[in-house]
Amino acid sequence: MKKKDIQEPICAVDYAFRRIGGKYKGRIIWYLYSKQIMRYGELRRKLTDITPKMLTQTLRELEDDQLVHRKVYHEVPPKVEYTLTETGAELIPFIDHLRQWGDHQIEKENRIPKSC
Amino acid sequence: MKKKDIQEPICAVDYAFRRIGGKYKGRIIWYLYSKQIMRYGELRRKLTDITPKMLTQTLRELEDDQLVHRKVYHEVPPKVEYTLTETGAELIPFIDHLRQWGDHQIEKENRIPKSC
DNA sequence: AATTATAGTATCATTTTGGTAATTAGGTTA
DNA sequence: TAACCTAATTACCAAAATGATACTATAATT
Repeated sequence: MKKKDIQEPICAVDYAFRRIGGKYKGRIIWYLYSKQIMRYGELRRKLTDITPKMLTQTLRELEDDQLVHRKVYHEVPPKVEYTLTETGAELIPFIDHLRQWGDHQIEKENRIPKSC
Repeated sequence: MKKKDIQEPICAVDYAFRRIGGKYKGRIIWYLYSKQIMRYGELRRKLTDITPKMLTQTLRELEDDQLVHRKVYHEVPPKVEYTLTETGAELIPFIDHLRQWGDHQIEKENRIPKSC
C-alpha cells in the first residue's frame, strides 16, 4: 500500500475510507471491540475467510494507521495480542451504525442475518 | 466483482462493507446527496482521481446494489443522470459520521481538511 | 466535411489480494 | 539427544482488481 501513504486524500470521506475501507478492516475493528483483546490465532479463527498473509498485512496497516495496538510477548510459541487504540475505538459507533443498516438490508432481502 | 455477487456475506458488517466499501463509493454517494442529481461527466470532474472505466464500473455496481438510480435520456450527445435511491440515501447519516471523524483526524494531524 | 459534445468501451499495464508451503525457536516428549 | 509441538508470521507464485490511455458512436453545428 505505497500510494495510500504517499497520495494525499482528496477529502474527509476519501481519507476515512482509506483508513478503514479494506475488505476486512471493519470486521477486525468490530471483533476487537467485542472481545477487547484478541490474539492473532483467535482473529484468524474468527475471520474464517482470511488468509494468514492478508491478516498480517491488514493488521499491519491498522497498526500503522494507529487504529489497532499490537503487543508482542517474547515467548515461544509466540504470543501477540491485538487491541483497539483510542482512535480505533472512536470508529465503533459508526461501524455499529453500518452493521445495523446491514442487518436491516439483509432482512429486507428475506434472509437470515448472521451475528458478527 | 464476481465473488462479491456469488459469495455469501459473513455477517452484517461484511455485508455493508461489500456494498459500500469500494474505493470511490462513499464519495459518489456523498456527492449525489449534496447535488441531488449528477450527470456522468459531472461526477467524473468531481472525482478527479477516477478513470472513466472505474467510474462506469463503480456506478454499475451501485446501480446493481440499488443504491444509485441511472436515468438515460436518449439524446445526442448522450445524457445520463444519476441520483440516490431511497436505500442509498439511508447511508448518508453514516457517511456523514465518517466524514466528520475524518475531518477530526485530519485536524489532529495538523493538516488542512478539504471539503468534500 | 470537419468539429463538437457526452457517455461510455477496448486494450493493455500495474497493483492488490489470495493460496499454500516454509520458517522460527524454546519447551516438551520419546 | 533428537524429533515434535505451538503460534505468528514470511516467501513465493497465481489470480483478481484497478489504472492509463486511446477509441467509439451519433446528431447538431460550423
